[in-house]
Amino acid sequence: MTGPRITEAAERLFAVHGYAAVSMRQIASEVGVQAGALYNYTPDKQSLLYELMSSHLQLLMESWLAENRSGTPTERLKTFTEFHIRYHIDRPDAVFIAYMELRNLTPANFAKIETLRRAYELELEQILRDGQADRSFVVPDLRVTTMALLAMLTGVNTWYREDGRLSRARLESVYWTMVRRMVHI
Amino acid sequence: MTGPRITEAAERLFAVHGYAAVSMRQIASEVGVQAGALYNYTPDKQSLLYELMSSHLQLLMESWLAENRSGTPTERLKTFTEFHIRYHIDRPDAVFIAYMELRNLTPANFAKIETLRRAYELELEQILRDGQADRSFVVPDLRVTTMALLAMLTGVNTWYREDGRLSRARLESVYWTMVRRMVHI
DNA sequence: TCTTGATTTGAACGAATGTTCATTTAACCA
DNA sequence: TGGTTAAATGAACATTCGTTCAAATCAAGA
Repeated sequence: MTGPRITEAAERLFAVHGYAAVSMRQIASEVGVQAGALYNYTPDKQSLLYELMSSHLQLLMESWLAENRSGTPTERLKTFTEFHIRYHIDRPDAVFIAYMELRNLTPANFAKIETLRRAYELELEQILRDGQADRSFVVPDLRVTTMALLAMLTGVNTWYREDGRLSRARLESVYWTMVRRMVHI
Repeated sequence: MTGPRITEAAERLFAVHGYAAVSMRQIASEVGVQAGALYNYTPDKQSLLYELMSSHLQLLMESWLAENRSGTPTERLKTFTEFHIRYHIDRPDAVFIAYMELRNLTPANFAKIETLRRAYELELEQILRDGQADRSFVVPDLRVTTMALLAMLTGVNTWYREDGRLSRARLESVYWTMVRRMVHI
């Protein structure tokens, strides 16, 4: 019962203050427990970070694979764009941590996380590649375009606020317009 | 003589390990001095971070204002794109810190940094606004496009390596192609 | 060589860190 | 109710942290 609450507290605190700046005592206090009790649920602080990032990336990939990924490259790119935006504004803390705390992973954990991240990246890259092959897309450089698209889409998290000016549907539409233009002449 | 070397060591270490994970003793050791000696050059660790971010953003803005900022909106956007890419791949550590360590600033310092960052953002937004006004550009949402462009351009730092496949000139060209398409129908 | 002024050292400070563990408390079934 | 197991406490541990400061060292001009 307390396990998930620890994860949630760690996620929130890591997102706000950063992994290195958050103490086990702060996490415990957020859960309403003493620091020692946390160690019934996690072997150490590092595992808390790794589990957050790992489960985030796994859920991201599972959710993507559950989308309708059929159709023309253009349709698939639209699906990816809308999925990515939607997923990211729904889980801002997990996304933020996955971007900001890579350097606080142990080398072994970093390697595992990188593998997951790279697999997701390749999903987009493959769509672009297929679109290049059938001439739906014309991009100046496949790899750079992949990275540029991901940076652009993920960047939504740095400024989007749920109670802001734009609805989620409008946001997806705005981003799709920009993505679509980027890959066509 | 030691002042700049402290700044350089702090910049490198903060970029690699993060502000919170770097100790004054590590910085001192990098400079070849004991921790106490640092305090002849900085009042505290926080000032070290603030000065790094502040001088980076001020140099960024000064450098931009020194560019040729005349011409049509399209020409100005091209100048901005190439300048931004060039500046960012030349100073990866300063850029990285300015993005990652915002939350480790005191509230007062954060406010000052935000003002600088916002001023730079507005330079791009103004170019887009002018292009919208004279119908050079058609964008679905001015503010979102500004943020999306900045995220896309700044993202270059997460993957670009000086000894990589692409030259700086080629990189500027690839990014300009993508930016140009994004703001035209 | 002596003096003055600026730097650096190295020890010390109080506080905070992640983690452990014997002991206490709580939960639950017989 | 009594007995068993699981969970939480709270103190303790060895380190490390940012920062201070008297004392030692250094640089340079008289």
